[in-house]
Amino acid sequence: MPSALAAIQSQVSEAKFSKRQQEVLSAVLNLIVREGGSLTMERVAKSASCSKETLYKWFGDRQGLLTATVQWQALKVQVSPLDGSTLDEATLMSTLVGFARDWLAVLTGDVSIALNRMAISQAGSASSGLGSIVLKNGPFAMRRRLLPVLMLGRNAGHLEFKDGDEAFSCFFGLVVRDIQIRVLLGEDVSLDEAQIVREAEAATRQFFALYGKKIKLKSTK
Amino acid sequence: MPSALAAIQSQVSEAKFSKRQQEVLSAVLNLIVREGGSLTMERVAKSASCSKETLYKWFGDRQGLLTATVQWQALKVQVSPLDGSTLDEATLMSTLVGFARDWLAVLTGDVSIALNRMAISQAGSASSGLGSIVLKNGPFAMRRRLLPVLMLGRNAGHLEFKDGDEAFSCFFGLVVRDIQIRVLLGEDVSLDEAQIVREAEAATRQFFALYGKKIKLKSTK
DNA sequence: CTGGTACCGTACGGTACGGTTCGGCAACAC
DNA sequence: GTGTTGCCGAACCGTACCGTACGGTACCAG
Repeated sequence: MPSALAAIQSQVSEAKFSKRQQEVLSAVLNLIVREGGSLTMERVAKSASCSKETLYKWFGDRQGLLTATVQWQALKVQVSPLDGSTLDEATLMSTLVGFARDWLAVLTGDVSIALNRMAISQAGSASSGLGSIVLKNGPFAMRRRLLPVLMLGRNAGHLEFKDGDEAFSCFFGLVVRDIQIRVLLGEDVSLDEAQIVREAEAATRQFFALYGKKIKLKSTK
Repeated sequence: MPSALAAIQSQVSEAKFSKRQQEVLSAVLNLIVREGGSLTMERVAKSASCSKETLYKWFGDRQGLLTATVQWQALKVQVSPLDGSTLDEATLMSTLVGFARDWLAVLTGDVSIALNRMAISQAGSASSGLGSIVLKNGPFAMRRRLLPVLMLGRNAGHLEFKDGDEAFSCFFGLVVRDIQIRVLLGEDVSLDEAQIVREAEAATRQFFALYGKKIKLKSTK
């Protein structure tokens, strides 16, 4: 994670934002996490030690600053797609558990909560595109990463399903349950690492119970 | 629904808010649904044909007006708990399907979306209690209504689970999946009545596959 | 008729914030 | 030296909005 991810990050995002600009965006992100939606340009300028004029010159707009921040954060989170062309049942399961674990950790993290809150509060009025960005890097990204895995699992004969989207959707539900809506609404759902792992394993087990190849039932039927 | 619900509604909420006040709250709710979070006292006054002074006299505060609106809406949604002391498997299933159907219909409804957005956007800063109200009338209310049903189902021998909360949580996930977060983020998830019914039935079927009494597996093992 | 109460409509004060402008300063070009 | 550029800090402007206050009206009590 340390070098590879950092390499991707710098290579991709440096093309889009200069070093100094990234410092500003980082300050914005910290402010969003700490103070929630009440984010003023003046406080951003103060916190990043830059002038408001520069903010407007670089990002054009308050909205532009926010979307830039969200996009920049999205870049940092991007992960390389897995490669395996064949996978046995054990690695399939552990892959799914890994997905679930990462996802739960992200969901309950400060940054995700703050950004989702901001995007949701803007999704109502002024179709800001900010919601769609979070959407694209939230559920949609998970689906884009997970679907190939599920397909490989089906091709390898470990999974059975007609519709991949439906299978993904089910896995999502089993993992996330009501956790995300509760943290977004302000409940203090404190999950330590051990609990997250347990939840992830339970969800994966249930998913296999639903979509794993059912050898036993065929014999009884 | 028409007479019984209206009776409960008037009897409960009339004790808390006068007729005129409820008109005002209804106007507030309409504004929230239509215009999202950008809700000013002046527009409320204009829309409800009342003076701002009256608003402040009645509700004290902008925050007070919002919480009163949310509470009032919560009262309208309250449903009588089911009574059945014994239930066969068919009615258990249809009860669960009914729950799922209602829940999906509510989740994708304008009012729920608007109120959840508002509560979430306030949950970050200024612990307004508004989030906890929505929480109490959202996931928690569903759990409070559903847990007894699950317990009855277990007592009757149709379901098997250790932890009721965990079973509920799983049912929630199977029903809601990623739908709620997507609509909150602004995606247009249009579900007609038929689709909702299909989703509800599929989720219930999956729930029974996970927590229904497994007679077959015991024989094979 | 007089006083009181409850309410509407509107105008006002205060403040917060988005966005613009200006002075100053450092670095670099020539 | 004299521009020119890029940025910071701060002052400034217009506007939106919360909360309050005041005048006016309808209704009821005595």
